[in-house]
Amino acid sequence: MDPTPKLRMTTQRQVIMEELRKVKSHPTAGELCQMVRRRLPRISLGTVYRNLDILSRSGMIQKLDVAGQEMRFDGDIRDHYHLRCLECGGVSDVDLALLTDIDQQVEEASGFEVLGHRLEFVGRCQACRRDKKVN
Amino acid sequence: MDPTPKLRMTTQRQVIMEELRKVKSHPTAGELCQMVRRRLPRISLGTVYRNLDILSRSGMIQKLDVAGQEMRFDGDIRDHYHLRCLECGGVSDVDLALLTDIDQQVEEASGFEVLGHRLEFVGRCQACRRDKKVN
DNA sequence: CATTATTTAGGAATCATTATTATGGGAGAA
DNA sequence: TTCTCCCATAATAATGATTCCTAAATAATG
Repeated sequence: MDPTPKLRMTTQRQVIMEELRKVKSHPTAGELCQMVRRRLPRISLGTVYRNLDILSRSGMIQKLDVAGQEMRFDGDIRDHYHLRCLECGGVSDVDLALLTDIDQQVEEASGFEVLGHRLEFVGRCQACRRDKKVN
Repeated sequence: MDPTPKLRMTTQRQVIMEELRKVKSHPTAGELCQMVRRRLPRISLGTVYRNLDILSRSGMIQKLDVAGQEMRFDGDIRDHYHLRCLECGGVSDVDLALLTDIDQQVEEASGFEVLGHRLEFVGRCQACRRDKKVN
């Protein structure tokens, strides 16, 4: 019932959130752990995982279940789409208006109760296009 | 260069493809292994994984990198979208026309070279809606 | 058939993630 | 302040999906 029952703001939790919000990349738990360790050298990877989970559950950050094998995290909680570069593996934001009517459309066509959708693009980022080799 | 350089068709490979094409579900490697074992009881899970990879690379089946922790496979190689039921975890096909212009749209807006997109819906399937409890 | 390269079964290894457990620190009561 | 109590942490073990490894089996080819 209580939206934020007991969210003790520990140093670790604070720093994790700060570091995540600093960057526009969408780091994995491991990457973020490295970033946080510059300020808290003794932090455990398990602590990072647990706090990322808590923070995303409470709506303060976003957990991105993008394609690939590793979960990624986003300090920007606004709903938006992403683009993955196949070459460098990076994940960037896409400035595209949200598709608002397809959920309704699919719901009517399929008989499913559609709660949302996930759209992501794959391609090559500008940096990787620049140093294009013959491959 | 050669589109199908040397694709030896072994019994295992044949059966894996047949069993996958039989079903409309989108089984995981483990599930498919169980199915295949009804005909080839001694098949190894590693063999299933390797052949699913080979078959998808050669374009004979589709590897679905849908959200969640397990890879899923589709015998239908036509490009189409999917819907995941949050309750039972099943993955179904969605009968929705492909979004053809957004790739171009995103490419122009972002400067990325957009090669494609992945769209999937989340919701509750008809079966799970039927036995709706108060939860 | 005999040769040769590929494939298989089985198990070990890997990688991301989650669970476990003993320890430590903070908030509130006495 | 000092004592509890509870939650958080660090470190590590455990899990689960996937990949890798190796000797033995098997398909293609002549």
